[in-house]
Amino acid sequence: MSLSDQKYTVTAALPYANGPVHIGHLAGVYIPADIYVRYLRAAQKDVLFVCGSDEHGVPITIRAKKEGATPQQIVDKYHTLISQSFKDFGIDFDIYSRTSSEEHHHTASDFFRKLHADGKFVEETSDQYFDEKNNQFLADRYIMGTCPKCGFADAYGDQCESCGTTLSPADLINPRSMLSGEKPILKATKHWYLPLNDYEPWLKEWILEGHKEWKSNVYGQCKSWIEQGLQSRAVTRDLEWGVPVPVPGAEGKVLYVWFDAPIGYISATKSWAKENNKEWEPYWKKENTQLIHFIGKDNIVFHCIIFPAMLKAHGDYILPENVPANEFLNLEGQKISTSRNWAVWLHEFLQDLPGKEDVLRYALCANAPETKDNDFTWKDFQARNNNELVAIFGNFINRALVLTQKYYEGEVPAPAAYTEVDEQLMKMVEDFPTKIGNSIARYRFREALSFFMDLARAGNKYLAENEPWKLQKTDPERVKTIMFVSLQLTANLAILAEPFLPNTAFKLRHMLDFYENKWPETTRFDLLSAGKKLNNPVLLFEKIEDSLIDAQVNKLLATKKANEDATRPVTAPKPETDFDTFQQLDMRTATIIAAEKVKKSKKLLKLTLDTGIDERIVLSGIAQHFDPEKIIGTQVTVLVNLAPRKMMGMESQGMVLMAEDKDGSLVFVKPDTSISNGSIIS
RNA sequence: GGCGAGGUAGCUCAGUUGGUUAGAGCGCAGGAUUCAUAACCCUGAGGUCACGGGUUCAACUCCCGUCCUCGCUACCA
Repeated sequence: MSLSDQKYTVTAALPYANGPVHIGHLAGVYIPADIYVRYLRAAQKDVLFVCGSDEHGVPITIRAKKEGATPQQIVDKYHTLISQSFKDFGIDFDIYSRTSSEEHHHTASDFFRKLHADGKFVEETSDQYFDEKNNQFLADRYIMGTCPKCGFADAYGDQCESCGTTLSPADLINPRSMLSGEKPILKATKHWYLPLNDYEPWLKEWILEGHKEWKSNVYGQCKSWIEQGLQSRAVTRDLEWGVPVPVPGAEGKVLYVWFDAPIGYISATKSWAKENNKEWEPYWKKENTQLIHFIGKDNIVFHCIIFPAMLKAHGDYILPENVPANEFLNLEGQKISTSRNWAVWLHEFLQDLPGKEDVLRYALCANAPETKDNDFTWKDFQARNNNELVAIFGNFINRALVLTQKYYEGEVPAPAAYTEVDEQLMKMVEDFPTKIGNSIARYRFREALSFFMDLARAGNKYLAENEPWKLQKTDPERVKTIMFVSLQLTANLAILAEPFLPNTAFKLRHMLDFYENKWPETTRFDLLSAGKKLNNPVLLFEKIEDSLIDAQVNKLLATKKANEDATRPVTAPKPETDFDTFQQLDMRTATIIAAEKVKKSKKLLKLTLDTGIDERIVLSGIAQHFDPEKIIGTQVTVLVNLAPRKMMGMESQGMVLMAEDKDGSLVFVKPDTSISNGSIIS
């Protein structure tokens, strides 16, 4: 095997170790990356495929707390699950590592130290919420309070889970620490920042000028970020769980997860090198090595802007050659959601549909969200299997092999001279390996897969047109040539199937007793020599019956129902209050006399209310639920003595009471019959 | 709201720098066939390329505006 000097380092986004992997991850990242890597290997390239679990960050610590476990126990659990399911599914990483490993801690620390020593960071002190009782700074996720938008009492410091608004801790009303329940205080803390703005000119040149070939979604996103102006990003956090900041005066601080995670690609490479007695540096530091990051669209900024800036700041590393980010995959028309359990989990798929790994690979690749969000349905999965894998590919292989069994007891026949139709076929399929390879190299996996299927189609057509089953009675010599040609085609398919359908390729190779795996430049018709004995054919794919699909659909429907019924954990009752406190609230009936959308706001309506006492303006975040014109005249309940608050440059003088249903829809809390405005509610 | 990506046949999607009757797969209709997992093969129907303007001899492709979907982002009670 001759390897060229050119190396490829291929990374797949590190799955976050607080949940299992689902089909969205597979379609967006792991299947394309795996196909790419398998192709490169077949093309005799020196390629290293690395991945691992991303195990730091606040969500894991929260989950640990919730489950009464240590963060390490949480990540151990998911690391094991994810790693095993990737293995069973056939994603062929050279190494699947993890960021809680010692190797990673060393690597990330060294990386930070180097940047620190070279003066690449800016140190800044700012005020952050601090829990005095527990004597520690609070990550955004550790602070809860009332959402300033929807009034939800248990909103997190970074996001309100009720209305989905992104928040910062300072936005919360009545913030409280999730650790102690106490009100946190603002306290100064020092952090290290990577001044991304310093890298702007370089990024402009490197991406906007140098990488116009990147996918339009990726390029566009980068352009947007760069042109809007980049800001310093903190690379450290006040947290216990993570890689400790390796400089004096940083006790109780760890590297922020986005700083440490991408370094995981490097540490994984190092671990691999140690285990295999290889050198890691050529894969990261050699000028002509191609670094490729496979990711989902949510990760674009980290892999195209921040990580490259880190690598550039460090100075020793090569930069990504391409970052083929995919869009998102929906499931049966709805967004995949881990928290709502709306997903097809890989480990469950492997259990429920054993032996169907390649079918899933096929269905997800054929419908991969390469240019826009796509939808996965079980019906499509079934159709892809039955109409394409079974009917086109499997069928052609089966026809060729069964006829060979029937006529020649499984021996490859010796061909006579090729006729014009044979030559035509050979000519037509000649460049398929190159065509497929080029598509893969350009990250056009759907296209590549469809070319592959075209080759099987050509085989079916060839058989249909030459009708060997008829000729066998009249011209058996000619049939030998036809079958010889058909069998060569199956051998070509065996090689070309490997990146897409590795398990199937393996089965097919065994049937053909043919183990050549080098990616050819042209289709070859001398792969199986005359007289070679083939093994007994077995079916490559089986039809999928409705019952199997129905079971999966029902599983999802059950999830949906469970979501509708129970979901939204009934918010825990608030602490007891006293009558006097309640009496302080002045709630009145009022009538909406005017309503209009607030300009530049998606959610706000500006309501003019007749409260009986006065006429006043109240801003309410209900624009997505109500048509302003239709609510004029509606009588509502309003809290009139709430301190005014300014939003979007306007003052809101009160709050309209709303009740929110399980599905997130809002209704007015209103008197059930008309009553005079200003009536006191008590 | 700002920015990015997308809106093409019933469904899922291609359409590379503007150039002849806009493509594929599936689905559907018809035909042919029986080696093959009722699979394959052939033929056909089906699209005002989101909508409205504009540039051009020529626009799915370029420009402007509007609407819808998704993502990132945002002082939104």
